[in-house]
Amino acid sequence: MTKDLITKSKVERPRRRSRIREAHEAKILSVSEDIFAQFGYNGTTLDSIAESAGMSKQNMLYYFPSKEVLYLRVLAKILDLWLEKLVLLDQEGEDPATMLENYIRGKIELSRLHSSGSKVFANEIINGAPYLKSHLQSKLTPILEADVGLVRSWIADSKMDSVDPYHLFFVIWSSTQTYADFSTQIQVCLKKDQLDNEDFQVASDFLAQMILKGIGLRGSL
Amino acid sequence: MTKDLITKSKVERPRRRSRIREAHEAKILSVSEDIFAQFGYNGTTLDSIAESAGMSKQNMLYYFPSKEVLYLRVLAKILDLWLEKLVLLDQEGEDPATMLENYIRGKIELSRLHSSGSKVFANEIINGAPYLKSHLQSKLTPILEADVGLVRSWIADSKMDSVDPYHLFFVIWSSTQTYADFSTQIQVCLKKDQLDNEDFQVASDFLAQMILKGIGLRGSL
DNA sequence: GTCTATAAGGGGATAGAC
DNA sequence: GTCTATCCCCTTATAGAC
Repeated sequence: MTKDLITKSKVERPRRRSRIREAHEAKILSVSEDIFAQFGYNGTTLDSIAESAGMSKQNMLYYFPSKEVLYLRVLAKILDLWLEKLVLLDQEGEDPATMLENYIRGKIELSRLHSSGSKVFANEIINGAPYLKSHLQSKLTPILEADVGLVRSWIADSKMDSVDPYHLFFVIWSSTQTYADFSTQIQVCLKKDQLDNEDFQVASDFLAQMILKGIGLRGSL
Repeated sequence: MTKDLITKSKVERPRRRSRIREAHEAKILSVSEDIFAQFGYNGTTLDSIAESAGMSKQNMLYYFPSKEVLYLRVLAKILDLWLEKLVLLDQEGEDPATMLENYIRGKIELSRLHSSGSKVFANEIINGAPYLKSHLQSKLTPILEADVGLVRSWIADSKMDSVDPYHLFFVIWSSTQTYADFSTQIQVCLKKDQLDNEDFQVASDFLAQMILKGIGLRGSL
């Protein structure tokens, strides 16, 4: 307590985190995401991250005390971004078809804009989610339960086919994330070096149409 | 040449690979698959594989000269199993709906029975397929092209909706493989310790129904 | 905050006896 | 084919000067 007061009176500024610290931490987090995505946790070396961030490894360890701490920060950042998009409920007054279509298109957009983050997340889950499992249980499950309840109410109101809501979400998650996680395979199949905006457009049009029609929310176009 | 003759005359048996070699190689390959699946290439130690296989690391290196060679053998084994199931064409005389349904159910079955293999494969692709890319280009693409051509012919004959065949296969692959690759996440969502046969049954029923209906191959049940 | 130096340990791979 | 012993590099992390 006394310590806080002293610190404050001594420096005269509201921020206790220096500008350079903010910038360096942000830079490190950003390049870490790309490198963890490409090489996985164990395949990533602190040296490679430091080099991409333009500083020495020792200097980087001044900002993040260990590789594990850095990885956890990267994971947390991604998870928050993800969970934000998973909430189906916060679209007041829309009909089921529109809400689900927005959900699907939003997830594809996440794959397009945050493909590295998606890959880090995917690596973590495939390997049994050693760092993430408890967070998934505490944060993902409640959101999913709410969304599942909403779908159940639509089914009860005969607005759509009677399908298993959980598996509906699983197919939406997997089919949208594949455009990030498995982009290498998709590029090989489409014989392209990179997926462009049009590829993502075609993917989201197709997925929205097929899924909505598949659960009785839409006829043929 | 001379050497071959000598060897043959000396040992009097048709196999040049001893029984014990066969058994040990098979054991090593089998446990490697599980361990690579859980820890990824870099996270896997030769010690852990050797221990699971019941031999010393040095002994294991007698059968597989390096970690990389072992990994490539594991990958090759999985890829062959995969490609076998990807052929849509070899079902003479079936209608499109039945063929696609068999394809979907076959892929789910692969996820159920070879979940470790699927995870190794997924890890490899997410990380940019450094070892697998050329094989994908040479072996996967031709099979996919044939399947795509078949779907196009169905569309031309107005047997199904006019959808992009590539993206149709992408959604089938991703939504079926997710039950292997992302099993941890699915277990968390379903609040189960393991996915059982019934979960896979529900999943394949749901996916077959939703996808077929979604592309105009089936009405509501 | 950044640098040089270095500790400490892990893990892939080889040599050679048996 | 299997074992003991060992090499050697890579990588994380710390110590301490500036």
